[in-house]
Amino acid sequence: MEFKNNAFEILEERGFVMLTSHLEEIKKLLSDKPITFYLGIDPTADDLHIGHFFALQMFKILQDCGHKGVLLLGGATAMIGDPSFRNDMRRLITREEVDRNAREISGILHRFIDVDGDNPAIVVNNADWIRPKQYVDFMREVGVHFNVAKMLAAECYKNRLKEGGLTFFEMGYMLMQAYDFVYLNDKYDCIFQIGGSDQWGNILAGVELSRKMANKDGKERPVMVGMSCPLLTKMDGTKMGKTEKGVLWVNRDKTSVFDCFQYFSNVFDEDVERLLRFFTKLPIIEIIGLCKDDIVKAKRLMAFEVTKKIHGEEEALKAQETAKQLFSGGDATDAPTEEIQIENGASVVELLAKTSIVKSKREAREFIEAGAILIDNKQVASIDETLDKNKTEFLVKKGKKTFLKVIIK
RNA sequence: GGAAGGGUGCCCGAGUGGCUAAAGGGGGCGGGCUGUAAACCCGCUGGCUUACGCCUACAUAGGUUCGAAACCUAUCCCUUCCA
Repeated sequence: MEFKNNAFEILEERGFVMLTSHLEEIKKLLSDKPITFYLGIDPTADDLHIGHFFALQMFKILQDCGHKGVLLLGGATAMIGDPSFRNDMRRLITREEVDRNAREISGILHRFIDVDGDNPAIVVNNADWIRPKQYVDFMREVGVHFNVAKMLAAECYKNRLKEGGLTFFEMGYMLMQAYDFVYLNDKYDCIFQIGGSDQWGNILAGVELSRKMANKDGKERPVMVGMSCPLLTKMDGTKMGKTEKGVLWVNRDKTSVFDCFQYFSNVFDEDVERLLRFFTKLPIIEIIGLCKDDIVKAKRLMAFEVTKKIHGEEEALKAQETAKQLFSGGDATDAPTEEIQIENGASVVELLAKTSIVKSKREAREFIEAGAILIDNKQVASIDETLDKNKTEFLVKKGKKTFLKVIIK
């Protein structure tokens, strides 16, 4: 792969650079020659959410410039759970769960970063080197370099300290992540760590640890550096990626392509420009122009491009077409569909209750009374209304944005 | 280890024997206006039920009482002060 020396400029103009441990050093390292960098993801779930996807963009940009990427799955760290910026302790997950999650995640990584080809990412799991570590050895080697007073002063633990304290167990998290960086340096000559801004404390801990721990041959370590990207937030400051159904996942069986497309079609106007910067390769000037000229069009383009990046072009096109048809009052072959069994000529309430868009008959009535239910584009006027006996397929609309094609078996 | 205060619904927070499925706010959902956006206005917001109603819920477990989120006892957790 051809080396490109402008990785830092790209990251900067696309808005990925938030904090750096050594700004000048990083610029120099990234423009001199290919280096090895790493990004860590804790397998706390069997899927990636949009925040991971965002961090992986950064990974891909570096990779495309010819730098060598190490993707670390935190099979050890996930067993503790990062306490950074949390109010409470994370629910503990079992070793089996963590291992299964790690397998699932490594199976979908290829959609976002290169894992084959001429500059493939190295996928590693810190369970391999941290789980076998002996406690006393670890404390002597790594723990000795950590100052508790300094750790407690860190912004990322403030919530925990305010809300009732931090367990010793969780404080071990930072030691482990810091050690990962040093370990990856010994093994792969990794000298650059990237991550979300919530990871900044842990990234810095690794940078500092690298200065304190001699390398495996007793030689001095090269300068190791870190950088964080902003968190993917909306203009009101809240995190992006929460949908009506829960977290916005990247896997289509957890969050459908249509829902993904819809999510991005409905973001605030103010967020469109940033999202275009993050997730497309369009020149910045063009992006700014687009948003200024026609924000609605820019938003549509962005929703399509992001969906394409997550699910591929074919699926994104389908979702786009489906949305277009549904919102213009038509039917759509690819609309979200559910098959149910119901008596001929049953009431609308019964039909709704059998689908996933309402939870119970009571709720179905509530929606009908609020005028929120349309069947085949006709508003359901009363809770006593029954279905057309001659049809086996209905297009149900709940509210302005929820569509469901119901087929009666 | 001691003392005082506290734990209420998704979140914040009022409530100190019946009028409490629990004020008020936030969030969420639905309606109107728009552009499938925001802002704004209106409605809904523990679950099930056509309905009468039933079930579950004010940290946990017991108790007092016709009746408890509220009173008592024990347990757990948190906050502040002292050690």
